[in-house]
Amino acid sequence: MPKPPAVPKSAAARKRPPQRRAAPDAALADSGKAARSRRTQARILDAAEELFSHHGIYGVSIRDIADRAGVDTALLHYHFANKDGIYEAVMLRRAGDVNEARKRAMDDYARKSGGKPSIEGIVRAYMQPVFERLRTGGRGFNNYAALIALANNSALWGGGTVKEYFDPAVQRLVDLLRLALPKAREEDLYWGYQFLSGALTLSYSRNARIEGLSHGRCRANDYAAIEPRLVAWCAAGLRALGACR
Amino acid sequence: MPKPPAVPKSAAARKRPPQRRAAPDAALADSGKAARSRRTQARILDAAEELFSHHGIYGVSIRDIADRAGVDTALLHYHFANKDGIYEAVMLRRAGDVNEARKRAMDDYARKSGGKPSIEGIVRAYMQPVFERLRTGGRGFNNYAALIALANNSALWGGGTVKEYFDPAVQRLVDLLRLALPKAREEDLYWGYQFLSGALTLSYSRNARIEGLSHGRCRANDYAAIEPRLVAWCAAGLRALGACR
DNA sequence: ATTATCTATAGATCTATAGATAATGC
DNA sequence: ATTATCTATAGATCTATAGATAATGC
Repeated sequence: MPKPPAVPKSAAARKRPPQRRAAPDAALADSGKAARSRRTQARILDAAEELFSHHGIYGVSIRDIADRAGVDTALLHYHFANKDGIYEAVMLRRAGDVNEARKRAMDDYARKSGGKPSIEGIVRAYMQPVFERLRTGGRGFNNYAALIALANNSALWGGGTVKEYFDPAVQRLVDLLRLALPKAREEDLYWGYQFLSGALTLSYSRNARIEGLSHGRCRANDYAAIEPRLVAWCAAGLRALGACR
Repeated sequence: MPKPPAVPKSAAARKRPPQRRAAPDAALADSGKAARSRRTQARILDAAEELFSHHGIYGVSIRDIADRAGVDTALLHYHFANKDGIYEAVMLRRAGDVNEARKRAMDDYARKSGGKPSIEGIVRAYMQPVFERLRTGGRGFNNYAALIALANNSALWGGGTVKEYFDPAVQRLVDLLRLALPKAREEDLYWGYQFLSGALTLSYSRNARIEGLSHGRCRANDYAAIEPRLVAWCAAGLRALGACR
């Protein structure tokens, strides 16, 4: 976080204690050189994910990440070439899992509902994998989600390969909605997705404004409260959009 | 944008031509030292607004802003002390105007509708001043809106004094919604605002993802298409939230 | 022999300030 | 006399790489 360098780091403070090659942890079943490398990379990505999600990609320096991961900056260049490489690796690490789960959930629901899926059912299936991971995926997934929210409201989104993971799940969502809302205009289905997406991402962003506004009645991370309300909200909105032609 | 220093700026390239004190523009009615100072500050804020909205506060250096404004970095420190000072000045410059307009629009609508405001009417009144400025306020306001969208999905929001401008308009909105939805739970009014806010800010963010997803059917800045749809969407959602107790 | 990691450092860039200078205001 | 602006520069920080070293793999 090169930002408000709280205390301008003096050359002395900057100096990390010389790092001794940590002895390979014998207790770890998954030992060996390759495994150790993978664990190091994961530590680097965990650190980057956390820092990026709080400060954005330009609010974090390679050294910040290295310090938090407990390694030298040179190692980050070795594994990921440069900062963009780290950012992309962070974005991609969880992209496949969550979007495969979305497609699976929508496919399952489509099958289960026969030819008559409900809007609520479709929206719920699309969102459920994310909310599930927000509740049970620990700090890592919550950091990732906040980072996605940040990217979603910026010009950064289209940049990388992320959309190749996210877009197919969205298209599957729109395809199902088209079935359930046969009278809706094609463009309204996409506007509907856009509004849904905005409300969803704000819900797992780092913005906790609602807590102050509501005088503590709502907690920003109360996903048990958010999920059913957001499903109801989006379903009603989609129905209104689909009807007003 | 200190990021991908496209071409690493050499010391030579960095050197700006020595800046001669531009002769005061005699054609300008608004001359005089103070006026000139105000115009310079406005140029600096315009540059900062544009750059911040594209790259975020940490993706822009003071020198980037100075270069775009055509002044030296020392002048930015003279007028705004430091980068945070510039950022806050940018955020506050248009905050009063748009939120006063919101409150006025809601007050006018409340009066006009007697004791029976409709959800659509309330939501429209809240959003209208923003959409109006997006359409007619030129590049400056569009940059500002994109910056607000960026801040809204990050941890930066609460930081400054911005919320003192934005929060009262939100509370007025919630107060009117409470009248129109007497059966709604108090917390649902705030969740409703959160979802509305997410959909609204994404709509004026720099994310143009919808254009690709919809194969060109929707244009990200087509506010004439967005405004009525978003009003219908949010009204339906609020009604659903307010009813499901 | 190869791979993962650390040491040391070059070169660029950033923020911030001290001090000079030119215009305006009184 | 004051204010707005420019010149020059200090000091910190950033990214990236060359080269050394220690562990693993064959």
